[in-house]
Amino acid sequence: MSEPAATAAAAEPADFIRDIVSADLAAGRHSRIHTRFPPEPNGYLHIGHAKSICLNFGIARQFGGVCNLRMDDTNPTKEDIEYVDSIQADVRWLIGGWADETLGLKPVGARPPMPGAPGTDFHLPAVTGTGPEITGREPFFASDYFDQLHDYAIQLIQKGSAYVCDLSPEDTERLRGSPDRPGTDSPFRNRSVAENLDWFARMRAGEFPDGARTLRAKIDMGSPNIWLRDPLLYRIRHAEHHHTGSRWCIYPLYDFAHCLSDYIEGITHSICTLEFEVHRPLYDWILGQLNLPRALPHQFEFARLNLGYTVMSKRKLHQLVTEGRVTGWDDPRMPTISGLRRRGVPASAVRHFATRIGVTKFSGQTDVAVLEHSIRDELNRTAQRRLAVLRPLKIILTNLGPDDRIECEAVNNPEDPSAGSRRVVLTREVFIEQDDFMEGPPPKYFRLRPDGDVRLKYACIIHCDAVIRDAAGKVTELHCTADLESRSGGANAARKVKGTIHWVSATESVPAEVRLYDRLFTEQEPEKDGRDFKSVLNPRSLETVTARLEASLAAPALGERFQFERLGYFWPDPKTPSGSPTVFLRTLPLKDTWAKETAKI
RNA sequence: UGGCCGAUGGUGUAAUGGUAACACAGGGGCCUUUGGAGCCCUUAUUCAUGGUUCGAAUCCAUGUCGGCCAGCCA
Repeated sequence: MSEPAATAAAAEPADFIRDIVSADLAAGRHSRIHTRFPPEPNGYLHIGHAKSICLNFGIARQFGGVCNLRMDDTNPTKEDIEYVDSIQADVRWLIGGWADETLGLKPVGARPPMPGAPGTDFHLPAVTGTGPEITGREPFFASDYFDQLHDYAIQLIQKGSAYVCDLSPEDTERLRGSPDRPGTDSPFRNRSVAENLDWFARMRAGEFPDGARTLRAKIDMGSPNIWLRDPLLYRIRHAEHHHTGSRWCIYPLYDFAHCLSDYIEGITHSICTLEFEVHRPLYDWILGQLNLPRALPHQFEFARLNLGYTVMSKRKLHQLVTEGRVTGWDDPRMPTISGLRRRGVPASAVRHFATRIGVTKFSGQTDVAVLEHSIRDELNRTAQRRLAVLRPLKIILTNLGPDDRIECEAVNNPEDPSAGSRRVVLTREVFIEQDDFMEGPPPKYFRLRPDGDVRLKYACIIHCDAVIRDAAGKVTELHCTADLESRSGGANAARKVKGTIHWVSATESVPAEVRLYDRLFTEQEPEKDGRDFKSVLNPRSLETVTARLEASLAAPALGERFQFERLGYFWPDPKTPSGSPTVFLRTLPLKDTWAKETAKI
C-alpha cells in the first residue's frame, strides 16, 4: 500500500531542501506543497536548469504537490516569445512520463482579480492534469501580475516604506556605497506620501524618460547587505513587452516581482540558486511589509550545477550561437536541454543524472563522466544493436562466390531478450572498420593483422591472406578466407579467436552521413584562471563521415535509438528534412578500454 | 580592509553526538561472438588549531581556503 511512496523515496534521495519540506509538512506549517520553476525567457534552458526542474518538480511529485511553470518576464528589453515557447517545450520533454501531473499551468489568459477594494487578496491558483483540456492552458507569467504589483507598490508608498527617487543611475550607484562602506541617504528619501503617490502616478503615466526616476524601498542605506540599501522596485522603460504589449512604461525589478509572484501563486517553497542568498532578507522584507492574509512563501537556496568541459551561462551560450561557433541553441554539442534532446539523450537519463548529483550548498564542479554514465546506463538497456562501419575498409572473402548470401542471426539487444533478433547478410565483399586492421600492431592488439584471424560478429572467423595496396602504398583492400564452419551452429563454432569486430556487407548495406560529436571544449574548466572560454573550443567537436550501415537501417523511424556495435549510441537527426536522406547523430561513444590502454603508452 | 554562505577520497554526495559510507573516476581480476555490458576485488576521505563531551565529520571558538554580493539584469 505504501509501495509507491517508498519507491519514489528510493528514486529521489533526501536532501536538505526535501528535509525542510518534510519538516514543514510535519509541523503543519503547510498543508500542501507548491513549488515553481521561474526562468526568464531570455535564452534557452540548459542542463543547469534541468537540475532545478528535477528538484522543483521532483519535490512536487514526491509530496503530492504542484510545481508552477512561470515566465519571470519583468525585463521587456531582453525577453522574447521564442524563448517562452522553447522553455515550455523543454520542460514538457524533461518531465514527460515522470511528473506531468504536477505541472502547474493556468487557463489561457487567466490573471488574478483586478485590484479592487483595500485589502484585496490576489491569488491565481494552478490547474494541473494531463487531459485534452491541457490545450487551453499556458504557463504563468510574472507580467500577468503587473496590476497587482503596482497595487502592492502603492500600499508600500502609503505606509511610508517606498519612495520615488530622482537620482540618476550614476548617482544612485555612487550613493549606494560599497561592500565595505555604507551608503548615503538619497535626498529624495523623505518625500511625503502624497508626493510619492503623485510622482509614482506620473511615472506610470509616461511623463518621464527612461532612467529619470525610480521607486525605491525605504530600508537602510547603512546595511552591510547591499540589497537592503533602499533597493529599486520599479524603473521606467518605454519598451514593448512580449506579453503585455505597450500597456506599461514602468516595470518592476526582480526582487519586488519575484516574492510577490510567489505569494500570488500560493507558492510554499521558493527554491533558487545560491547567488540569491543575499537577496533573501529583501524577499522576506517586502512580503512582511504588506498585510498579506495567506501563508507566506519562503526562499531556499542550493548550488547551481557546474559541469566539466562546458560553460553554463545563458550569456555565454548565447555568444556561441550568435557568433556561429555552433549551429544553434539546439546544436547537439550544446549543454542546452534542446541540444541534449537533439543529440538523442533520453530525458530519463538527464533526470537520473540530476538525482545522482544531489542538492547541497557547496559549489563544486561535477565530472562530465557522471552525465555520460547516466546516458550510457539508460541507452545500454534500451537501444537496439546494429552493425555500422564508420570508416570502411573493403575485404574480399575469396572463398565466397559473387552471388553467395549467407544469412546470419543477430541479436537486437543482449540486455533485453524480448527485443528479438534480425538477419544480416554476409557476402563476398564486406566492409570492416579501418581501425580494425593493423600492420605491425602493438602487443595486445586483438583485431585483424596480416596472416591473422578475427571473428566477424554474428558471422564467422576470417583469415587475412593478402594486403592490397595502391600506388602510394596505402592499403585499399584485404583478401581473406572465411571459415564458414565457425558460424553459430557450425563444426568450428566454438573456435576461439582474440578479437570480434563489426562489419557490413559491401553490396547489401547503405551509405549514410554520420555526425560524430565530441566535447565542445578541450579543457575541463574552460574559464580557469580567467581564460577566455572561446580560446579552448574543441576544433574537432564535430566530425562528419560517410558510413556504411546494415540494410535494416535504410529507413529508420525517427526517435529510435541504436547502438552501433563497438562504436556508440546513434539516432537519426530529428531535424532531417523530410524527403532527404537520414543523417545519423552520435549521442555518445561506447567506453573505449583500448583507447585508454594505448593512451598509457 | 564589510556582509552572507560553504569546506568529507581524484570528482559529486551520505552519515542529523555513537564502527566514515555510496556513486562516478582510477587500478586489478573473472566472463564475453561488442576491448561494450555484467560480476568480483581494490586504491583513496572528515581544511587547521583549540574547546565542550565517556564519545565530534557533526556542537562552540579562532584561523585558513573557496563561492556570492556594489545592474535602473534575473
